[in-house]
Amino acid sequence: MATEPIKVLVVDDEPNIRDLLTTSLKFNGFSVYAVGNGNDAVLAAEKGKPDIILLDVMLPDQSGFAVTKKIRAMGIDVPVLFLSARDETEDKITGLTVGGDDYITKPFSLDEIVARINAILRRTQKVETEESVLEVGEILMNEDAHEVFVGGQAVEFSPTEYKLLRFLMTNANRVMSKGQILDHVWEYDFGGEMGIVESYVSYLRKKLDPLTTEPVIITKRGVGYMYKSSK
Amino acid sequence: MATEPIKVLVVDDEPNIRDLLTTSLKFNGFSVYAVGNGNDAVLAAEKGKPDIILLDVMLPDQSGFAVTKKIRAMGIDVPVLFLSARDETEDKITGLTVGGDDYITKPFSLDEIVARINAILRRTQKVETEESVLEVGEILMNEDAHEVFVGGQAVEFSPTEYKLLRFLMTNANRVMSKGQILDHVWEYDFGGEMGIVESYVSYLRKKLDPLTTEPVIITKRGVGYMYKSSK
DNA sequence: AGTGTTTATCAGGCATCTCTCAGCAAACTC
DNA sequence: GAGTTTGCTGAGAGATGCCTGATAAACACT
Repeated sequence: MATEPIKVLVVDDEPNIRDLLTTSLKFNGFSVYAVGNGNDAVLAAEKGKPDIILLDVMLPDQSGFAVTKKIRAMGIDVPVLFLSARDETEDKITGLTVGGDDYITKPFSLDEIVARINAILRRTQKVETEESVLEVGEILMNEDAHEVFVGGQAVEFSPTEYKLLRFLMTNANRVMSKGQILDHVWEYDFGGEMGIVESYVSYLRKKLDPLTTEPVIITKRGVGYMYKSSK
Repeated sequence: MATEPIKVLVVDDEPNIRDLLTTSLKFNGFSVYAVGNGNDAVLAAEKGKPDIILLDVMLPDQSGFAVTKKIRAMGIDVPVLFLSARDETEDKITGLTVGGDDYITKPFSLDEIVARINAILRRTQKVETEESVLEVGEILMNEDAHEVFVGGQAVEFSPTEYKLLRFLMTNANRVMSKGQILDHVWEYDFGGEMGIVESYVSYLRKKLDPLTTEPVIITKRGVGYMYKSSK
């Protein structure tokens, strides 16, 4: 586990987004370097040899596509995860998911970013050890197929339910506060109340509890929730 | 599996096309070298000993046919997949596609390029291991004959339906987003909406579902589609 | 030129999902 | 044990995503 950390280059002109991504990715064990424009991105890609680039398609000096071309032209064959606003996406996505590349729309959730980065690294063989299957306790989650098995039984989940479950599973046996959950599972511009977390935990329990020998999501009153597995 | 990678020489004067092909082919496991004109192509063919050449017929300095002749004159017997604009007369090309050669019109789809390369390599014996038959679950696809059998029953598909089915089958048990599908199955300059994917999935299901014991194309709401086979 | 096929768009309908709220239950405080 | 806080969950409104039939244009093959 103490191998070289994965290097991520973050490129976005909005300082808020940059900080958000930097903090979150560092916390997830990545080594992060962030810049705010295309020129710096090209330079950083050349010098820093990142394993993956998080690249906003709308930059002040040039488009993310231009940046990608310049980087590739230098013979640097690094996968790119594009970030784009929801409305500019639909028509311009053509060609973006070629090779190891992928794209994600703003506003995104931090958990989703991490999941997608891992998916890309898995596909591009940068990481051999990573498995697309996440198994904790009685629950098995196949990320590629977006399928979940609880005690061997396939269970369907809505996108948000799925993300919440994945977040709790990846942080198994650790209490996560509702605030943390909201910050990681919901899109970063979510303006609602924390009650939504309670609702979704309830949805999860309704589907999970009938199939597990003991409750998997524990409430730590006044603190948060925890996915529990006796290992 | 750890055999020598297939070497592909890409020759096209448009940098966009070059990048697109390079990225896509590399991701599909090929070793790629790309040049932008006929002279460099001849040199690269001599030094690089490619297993196959992707050759644009309209190059700035000389025609793709001239390039082919020079290469063959040097005793290098490499198959060529010609790329030509749709309006360039097809009969001219047809006469020149000797041996294992083939041609494909621009704009092409990336999935089609890979399929054609594999078909040529199969025919020219460069690769013995490759099979022309793709069988996943209850569906069997014979690439050479362009035939599909669903539960032993022959079914006809339109070109786009066929390509979509092949793409889903080659990525069985993995959810593919509509964006990914569009990027790989449709021509690279397709400017339409993702709704077209929904339509074609609907067409496929109408033909497949009556002949399979259970639905083969699964919708993962908010994520994409998946060809499912219980293995 | 004529016919049938294929591609692509669109809109209506439908199912699901998201989020909020309110009443109830459980747990903690004193 | 009474009061207070915190969490649980059913109900429901509105939004979203997906499916499919209708349709028109492009194309292919006589």
